[in-house]
Amino acid sequence: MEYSIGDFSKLTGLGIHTLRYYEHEGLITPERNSNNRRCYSDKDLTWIEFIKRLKDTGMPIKEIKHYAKLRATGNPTLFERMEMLVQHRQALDEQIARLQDHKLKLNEKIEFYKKEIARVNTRGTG
Amino acid sequence: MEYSIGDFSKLTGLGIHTLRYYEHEGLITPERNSNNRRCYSDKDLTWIEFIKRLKDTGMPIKEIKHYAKLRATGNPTLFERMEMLVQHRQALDEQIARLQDHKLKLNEKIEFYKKEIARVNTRGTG
DNA sequence: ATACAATGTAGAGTAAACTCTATGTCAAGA
DNA sequence: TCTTGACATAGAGTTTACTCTACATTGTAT
Repeated sequence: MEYSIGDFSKLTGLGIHTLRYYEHEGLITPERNSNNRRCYSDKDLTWIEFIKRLKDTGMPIKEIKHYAKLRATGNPTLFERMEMLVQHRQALDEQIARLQDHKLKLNEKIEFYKKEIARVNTRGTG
Repeated sequence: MEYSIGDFSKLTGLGIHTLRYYEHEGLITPERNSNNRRCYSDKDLTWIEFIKRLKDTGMPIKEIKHYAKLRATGNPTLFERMEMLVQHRQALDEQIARLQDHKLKLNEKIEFYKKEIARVNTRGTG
């Protein structure tokens, strides 16, 4: 299937402006039809979904751009791309560990509030 | 203990400019000495460490500011503060779940690269 | 034929969270 | 006394990632 920028925007949940911005930044390079309109493919869809994951895991546009450039070069960059992803996985693991620690502390804090609220509600009322 | 802004900066890992910015935004309000210098306390330290957790879990400054305001009001806002944290815990749970899903996909991608690299290295060499 | 909606480009504007600069004060050491 | 270093304020500048505006072009329904 091929998609206009409007359709692709709905499909991906990214705004039309954002898609053009991503193209400007070299993250994605859709085909063009005879009228110079962008034609996004299913391959573009898979690719943009992956970009969304990278973004959501905290990879900055600059780095995604570098990855995209390697990707466009083809096979000779397979290893370097894998290395990037391995490094990113490491960062992701650390991020998850940090968040889980934050969650513990947040739970403690909430427990503290529960007790404190109970205490305050009791004091002076009995 | 009391700390100058310089010491507090080293203690927290936040830049001096950032500390002043946080104060300007109402996140923290250290005492002042006779010379108008900021005097951070251990309570400020505990508080800023919590702020750092909120930030690291994606809470925007605006929201932290709101929390700080409630905190400054004291007991009457205990419940509202707890509610905020409960909501934030929910968001955090979702964030962790998303990241874990991303991690799975990233692992698949890395596996794919491993195989692809092996394939490319084999082809034409034997 | 014409109006309208979607698309194109180029470039300006926005929001968040810092980060830095200019300028001034003040206590302490050489 | 002079200088140095840490601190003060006010406000400008930076970075990232969009998001929007202005204006031109084109395919389609009336």
